[in-house]
Amino acid sequence: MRISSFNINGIKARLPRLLEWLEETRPAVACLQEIKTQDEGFPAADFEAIGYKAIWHGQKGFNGVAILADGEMPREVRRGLAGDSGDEHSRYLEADVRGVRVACIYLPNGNPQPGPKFDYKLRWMERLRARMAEISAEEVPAVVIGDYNVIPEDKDIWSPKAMADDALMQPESRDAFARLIGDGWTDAIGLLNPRGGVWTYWDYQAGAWQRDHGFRIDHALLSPELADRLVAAGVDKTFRGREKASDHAPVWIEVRD
DNA sequence: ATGGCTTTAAAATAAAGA
Repeated sequence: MRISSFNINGIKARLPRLLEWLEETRPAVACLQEIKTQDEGFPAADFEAIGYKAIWHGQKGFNGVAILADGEMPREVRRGLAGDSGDEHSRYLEADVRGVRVACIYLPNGNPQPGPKFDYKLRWMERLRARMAEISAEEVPAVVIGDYNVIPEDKDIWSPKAMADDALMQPESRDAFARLIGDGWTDAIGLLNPRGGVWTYWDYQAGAWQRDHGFRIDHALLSPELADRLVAAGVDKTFRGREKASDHAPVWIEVRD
């Protein structure tokens, strides 16, 4: 059973790329981030036409997440994180599919730092940690997958110096990510690539893709119950090189049924 | 170099991303 995640950077601009990725890799579950559309603009019929049913949480202009499942409707468990009633951003959607709890996240970028956006990122990470602790307590097979906007270690970026002042690799961001691992969650792609050098994002600017100037910010964190079933994990890197590509590549895990 | 792209929203620029 393959569970994938793709920050698509605009579902309207990316729909042909997205449909061909689904048909070529055929994940059982596909989590999307940055759909950048209001709920009314979500192209559910296009996914239905190739056999996927979906739930989504949109927003005008930016953010927005969705969960697609092959041949069945994801059973929604949560939308949004508790802990901040004033938070209007669409960044969290959680559902059950085929006996697996799947949480699709688009963690705040946090730039510029320091500042209110960075404060929001760190608060959001604490709210996420609280929800993940609740899921842990349920002792179910679970994956929290998506765009974490955190570069976990220096080996996860082509040049630590180039992004030294960026919110994605500040000690506070890294510590918050490390706390999730400390709570018992397994970074599947990191675990299977211990030497690093694996990227999931390449900037549109300055020829970053052509120079392979990337970093790893899309992650899949597995509960112990699902980590026991992990077979493989990786990045669909070639999709970053296609015409009209997102700046992220899709990531995936393969788990035993 | 607070940017060298790209998307969305909306009518020319502005916000946001990472």
